[in-house]
Amino acid sequence: MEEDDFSLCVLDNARKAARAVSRHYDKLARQVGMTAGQFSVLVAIRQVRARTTADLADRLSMDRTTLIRNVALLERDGLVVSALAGDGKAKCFCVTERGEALLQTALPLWRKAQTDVEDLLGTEEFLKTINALQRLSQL
Amino acid sequence: MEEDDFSLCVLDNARKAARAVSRHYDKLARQVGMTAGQFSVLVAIRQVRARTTADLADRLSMDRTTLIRNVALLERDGLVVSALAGDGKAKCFCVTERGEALLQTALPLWRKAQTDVEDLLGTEEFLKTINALQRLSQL
DNA sequence: ACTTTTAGTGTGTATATGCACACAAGGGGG
DNA sequence: CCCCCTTGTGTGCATATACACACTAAAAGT
Repeated sequence: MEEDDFSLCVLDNARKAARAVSRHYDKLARQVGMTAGQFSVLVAIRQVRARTTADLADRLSMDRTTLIRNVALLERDGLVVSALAGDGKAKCFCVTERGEALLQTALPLWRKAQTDVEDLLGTEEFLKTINALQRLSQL
Repeated sequence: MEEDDFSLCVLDNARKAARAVSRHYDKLARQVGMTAGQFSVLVAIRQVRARTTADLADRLSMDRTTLIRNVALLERDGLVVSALAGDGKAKCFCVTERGEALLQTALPLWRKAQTDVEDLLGTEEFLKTINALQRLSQL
C-alpha cells in the first residue's frame, strides 16, 4: 500500500475537478434561476434535435434515466416541451420560447465562466485540458 | 449564439469525464461491496487523520455536509468509527479492522482502474491529465 | 396468427452533491 | 453575567446520478 500514490487517483481528481467546475458554473446559472446541469441539457436539446431520449443521453454521455428526470424538471418549469414522434414510441423535445429567452440571458454568464477558466489556465492549456477531458470520457 | 462553441464547454466536458471515470471505478468497487466514492473517503480517512470533518472535506474538495452523509454510510456498514475529540466539539474518524480489510481487497481493483486509464492515455498524457484536473480544482 | 425479439419509455431504490439554515460550545468585551 | 462572535456539528430541501426492473409497442420469425 505504501507504493500507492493516491494523489494520482483519477477518480478523486476527476470528481474534484467536476465539483469545482460545477460549483463555479452553478453560481452563475442560479443568477437566472437554473442549475448548471439544466443549462447543459437545454443547450443540448436546442443544438441536436435528438430523435429519442437515448440518443440525447448518448450525446451527453449521461445515463438515459438521469436525463429523463433532468428533462422533467425543465418541462415542469416550462422551458421545454416533449411530444411523441409519429411512430408512437419515440419522444422528441423542443425548447419553448421561455426556454429560449432564458438561454439568451444565461449565455453571457456562460461565456464569462468559460473565460474564467481560460484565464486560469491560459489559452493553450485550456484547449489541452478540454482535450484531456474528452479522452477521459471515452473510458 | 452562433459563435459559441459548446463542444468547448468546460462544464459539459468536466462532468462527462467525471461520469465516465466514476462509472468505471464504480463497477470495480461494487465487486467488493462499496461505491467508488466510499473508497475515496475511506482512503482519505486512513491517510490523513483529519481533526475535523471540515478539515477532511477540504482535502477532498467536497462540501462538508456531503462528506458527513458519506461517512454516515461508512459508519453504518462498520467500516469507520467516529469519536468526539477531547475538546468536546471536533469529531475524528478511524478506519475499523473491517474497513481496513475491505480496503485491502479493493486496492488491486483500484490499481487496475488506474492502469486502465494509463493504458488509454499513455503514461506521459496520464500525468499531464492529472495535472490539468488538479488545476481545474482550483477554480 | 402467435410468439419472440427489439427498441423505446418510465419507476424504485440508493447514493451523491451542495445551499440555506439551525444548533451547540467556547471565548472575549461590555 | 450577558451578548456576540467564531468554530464546530448536523438537518431539510432540491437536484443529480445510475443500476435493476417493469412496461409498451413495433417488427420480425415461423
